Amino acid sequence: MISKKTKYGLQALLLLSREYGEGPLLISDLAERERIPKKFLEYILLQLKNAGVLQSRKGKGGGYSLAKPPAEISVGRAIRILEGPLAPVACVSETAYQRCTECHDEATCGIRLVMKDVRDAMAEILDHTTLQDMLQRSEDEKKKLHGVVDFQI
Amino acid sequence: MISKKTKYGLQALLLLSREYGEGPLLISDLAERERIPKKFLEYILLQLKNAGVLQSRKGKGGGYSLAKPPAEISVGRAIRILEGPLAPVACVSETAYQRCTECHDEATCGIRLVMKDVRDAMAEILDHTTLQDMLQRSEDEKKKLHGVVDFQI
DNA sequence: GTTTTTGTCTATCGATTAAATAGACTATTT
DNA sequence: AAATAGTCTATTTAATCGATAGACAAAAAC
Repeated sequence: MISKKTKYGLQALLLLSREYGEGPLLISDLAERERIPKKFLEYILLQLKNAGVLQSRKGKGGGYSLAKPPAEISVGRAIRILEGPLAPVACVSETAYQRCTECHDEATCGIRLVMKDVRDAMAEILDHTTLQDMLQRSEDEKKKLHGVVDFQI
Repeated sequence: MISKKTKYGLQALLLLSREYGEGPLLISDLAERERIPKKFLEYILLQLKNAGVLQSRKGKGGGYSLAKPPAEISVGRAIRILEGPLAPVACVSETAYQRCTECHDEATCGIRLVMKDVRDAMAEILDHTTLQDMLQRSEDEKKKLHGVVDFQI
């Protein structure tokens, strides 16, 4: 289960993607529109900025915006920043590997071999899905669900 | 990341699978062989028993054993008992669904659509991998790594 | 039928993390 | 200078994780 922090972060990124190119958004606007505690969101956006995913400007007309187009930011990237490694166990993480202290022989540990498959399956999806893809899927679903309307005269 | 509890539980299940059919194992033996704090392991095994995965006998000659053959217990089952739902967000869980309180429209939420794919990919692996499979993969890997030895005269 | 063995149950503890909040500070614009 | 808006540090509260203690219950052995 991902934390609220990560979920809030993804919600904010999605909104910033939707309005990409239309100038920065205020933290307070983002907080209100996504119903996220403002102070908590500040802290989340700051992390994303320090990781290079967002950029900010102070003063009037300031706020946050994506540092790169939505098609160039993967969901996996955002999750790793906010939540940590994707891997279910540290000994199969590509980005935060740590030797296993519990098992007898890491190379032949059955748990590790299965968890490696799980990690790879997750990474395959999350590293190849961008913010734009996620937005697109949402739009496609909206069309599909309310599609009937489009065919009415 | 899975908790130590889940990892300990899987280690214990793997050992019980390896010795399936040879009578029950003592908690204290399991704890010592897998280097797990005994009291913590008691609590883990009890949960697995209450969920029907393990069976136990008290008194001399007692201990824990699998309630079913290792080929009939999936890794996903064990993880759900010890760790909770596989799904990254509750609104895509098959076994512990909860309506999303944060997003505006669950049906078209982009985060949810992507996380559903992740959940399905994880479940595909974990629900189709049994304790026996996990054991087998470990054995195969041992043979592969130390295989050279087998070909020596 | 008492003793020994071994699992069961309840409670608790300390440490860490999650979620949220407060307030002073700094940069930018007007 | 004043207003705006992000930045940084600290703190709080509650929940969860990992682990431990001890009384209790059932089964077997003597």
